[in-house]
Amino acid sequence: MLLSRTLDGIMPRYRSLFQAHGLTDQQWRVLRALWEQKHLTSAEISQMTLLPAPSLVGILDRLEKKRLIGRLRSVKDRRHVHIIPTQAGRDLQAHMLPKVEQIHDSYMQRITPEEWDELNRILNKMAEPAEQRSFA
Amino acid sequence: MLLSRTLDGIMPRYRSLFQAHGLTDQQWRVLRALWEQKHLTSAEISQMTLLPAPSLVGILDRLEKKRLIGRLRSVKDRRHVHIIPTQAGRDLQAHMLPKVEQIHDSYMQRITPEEWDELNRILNKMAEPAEQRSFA
DNA sequence: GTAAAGTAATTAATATATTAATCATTCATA
DNA sequence: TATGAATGATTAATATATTAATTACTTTAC
Repeated sequence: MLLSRTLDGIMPRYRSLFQAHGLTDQQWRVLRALWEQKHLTSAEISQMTLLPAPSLVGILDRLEKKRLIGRLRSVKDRRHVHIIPTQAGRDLQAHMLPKVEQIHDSYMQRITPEEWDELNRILNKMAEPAEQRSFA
Repeated sequence: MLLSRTLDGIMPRYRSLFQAHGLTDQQWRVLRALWEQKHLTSAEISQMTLLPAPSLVGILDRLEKKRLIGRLRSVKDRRHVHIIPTQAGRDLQAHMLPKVEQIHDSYMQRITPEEWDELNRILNKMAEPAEQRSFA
């Protein structure tokens, strides 16, 4: 509940930026993942963005329809599909990235670096898979 | 991302319990909200559970179809709909609540009470609405 | 008392999440 | 090398989220 509430508090600011550019959160995450890489497979994007593969299909469909990415089936292994940003996609990335980071920074300024580390530590502690304990 | 990953790490254990009883996360949250109260309106449930009102309609539909809750339109103000757990709903609540709390406790044991307070403090600090700062 | 403004629940349209199943392709191995 | 196991992407079915619009009903202001 606490985590959901925090996300609900944080996301709207990002979302309004994304919407201003006709994107959803998830669509941006995909585009963002392609920032550093020239191309990625669906599975790689899924891992990087935490978006489930079946959801990704539709997300990529819509990005493709907006001419922001292209799909290219690999020749070496025809099961793979490479996702490649179009020029328009790259332009949008370049335009949005600083604004997204600006929002990110404004949130990071609310807490100290020590608090950030502490936050990471505690949350990882909670989420890490349960060790095989003796009573299990 | 950090928050999402934590949620992804934590939710599965709850979810498998809910699924074992034929419920979704959200459906349980509604049922859980009705634990302390005999009846609530849709709006009240929405506030307590953080479920958006339009989503709630379908969630309540499905809970009603499973005969776990009933809808009762208020006589005093016929815009309100009171949600009331059925006997089967109460039984399910009573059956599941201890199990849910058991999972909750197992997560709370991973961190100290101090860490929990710290977590609350930091997350609230991040999520709290931006104060009107001078440069705004 | 009536029209206008407000409120609670709902519907509609679109985008995702979740789980299981499918389809095509590749790999491993007898 | 044919065949069954594994893999990557996709489809299918159901449940939610999000935003805007609608409906029914109340309250307010005149």
